[in-house]
Amino acid sequence: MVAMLSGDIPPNQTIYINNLNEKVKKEELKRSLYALFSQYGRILDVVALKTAKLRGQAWVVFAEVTAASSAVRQMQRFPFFDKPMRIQYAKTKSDCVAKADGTFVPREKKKKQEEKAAERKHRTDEAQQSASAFSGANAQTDGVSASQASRQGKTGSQEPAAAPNNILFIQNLPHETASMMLQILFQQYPGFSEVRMIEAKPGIAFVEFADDVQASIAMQALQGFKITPQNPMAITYAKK
DNA sequence: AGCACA
Repeated sequence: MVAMLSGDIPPNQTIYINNLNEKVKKEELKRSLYALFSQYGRILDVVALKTAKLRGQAWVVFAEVTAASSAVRQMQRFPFFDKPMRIQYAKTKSDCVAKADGTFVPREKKKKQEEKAAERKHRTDEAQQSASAFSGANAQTDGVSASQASRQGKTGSQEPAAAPNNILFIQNLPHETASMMLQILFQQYPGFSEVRMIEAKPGIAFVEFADDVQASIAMQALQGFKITPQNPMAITYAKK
């Protein structure tokens, strides 16, 4: 009999992740999960709570089950904030999916302290609302990878392009971007060596690879990648 | 280890 590494949970468009680093703050955790997993398809929601029962765990809700399947397979044990992620399918349907389904029924857990204000007929695009509830939105069409997502990011520089080399220069980052988040994105590509950011210059970073070929592969993969909807990464080679 | 929707 073959051991089922990911348990016997049937495929679900939501993945359940544990063994997450509990020291990471909730908002950074959600943003990083969003950025990391949006390469597999459109994400409808990311849920993470820091209660005693739920810290170290998160749910990422994809628009498509196929995206969730790729994520379960390919990101298994991915080193995320220094800990290997454990990924399974979620056991139950996410609320944001049920809401889009029309099958959502509020749970009875909380007493009647709920105002009926929530009865308001929200527009049916709850998915979009939850996606923008946190500050990341690589609003890609399904099946389109991050690498193919909007390349229209302008560098705004009239400098001649630097010759290909092993150091990438990243511009147009949201000012709150943490270097660990960039490391998580770039370390997926072979030859990754380090991220450097300069306190006095928010919005830019340098990412070093072992050689220029490996740098160029990462550049092409992440060119235009949106950490937030307003921030498609503009990647060029660093001036040496 | 721990499967929620603050």
